[in-house]
Amino acid sequence: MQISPDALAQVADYFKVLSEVSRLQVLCCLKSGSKNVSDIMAATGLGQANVSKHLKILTQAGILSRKPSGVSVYYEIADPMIFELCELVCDRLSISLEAKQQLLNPL
Amino acid sequence: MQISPDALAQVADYFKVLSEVSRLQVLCCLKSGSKNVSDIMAATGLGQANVSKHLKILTQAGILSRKPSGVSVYYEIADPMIFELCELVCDRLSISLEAKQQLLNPL
DNA sequence: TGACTATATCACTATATAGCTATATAGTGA
DNA sequence: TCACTATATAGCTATATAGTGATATAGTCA
Repeated sequence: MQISPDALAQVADYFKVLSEVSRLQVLCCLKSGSKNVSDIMAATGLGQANVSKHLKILTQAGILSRKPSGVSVYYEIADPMIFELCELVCDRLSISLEAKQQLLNPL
Repeated sequence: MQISPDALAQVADYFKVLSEVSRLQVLCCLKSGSKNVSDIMAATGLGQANVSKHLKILTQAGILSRKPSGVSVYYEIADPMIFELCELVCDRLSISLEAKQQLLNPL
């Protein structure tokens, strides 16, 4: 093993942050720009406590930044690299989907 | 929401496959080439049943390919794109680590 | 065929966490 | 100060899954 399990654990933790639908929903709705918690709740349909928890996780991972403004708190994408990650995965998923369709076509 | 939760679920599932240290260990030890299950067990230190389960998950995700050969089964990376993903994450992690060190330095 | 080895699967336990409700905290205006 | 709203946190339940030991399956050679 050339790479230590500790280093891999950090990578795994990062992927884990991105492995929940609710958090991807939050990221998608922030792609167009900064929003406060209420906006995010409305856009995603998630409960308030739940959104707050996910925002904390995303912020601690360095993916979002947190900007209190008066009584509300605005969140925005701090690391647009995540969209590169998502696009790579999306491309791969659509390619494998096409391959499956190719297999089904002759039937 | 422009992107359906179903589509996001597929992306989330893909990231989930990559969010476990044991599976990343398997991928790392296959980076240098095809190996059978026993080799992978030896390289990672994981138990046989556990390795087998992880190999199944990685194969079903389209990340590994499975090639039986006699009494043993060889697995290899089917989708090198995953290493691009890992490198993007690693770069980001090392950047944020440097930032933390910058904060600690003055103290 | 039977003995042996390699891999896969089953059944189980322990752990992690998403989502919920209730509560706490913080900012704003009367 | 108090009342009100926005956000965060605590405590809980239900679910998912990593890891393990036992067992099943499959290939090989005597």
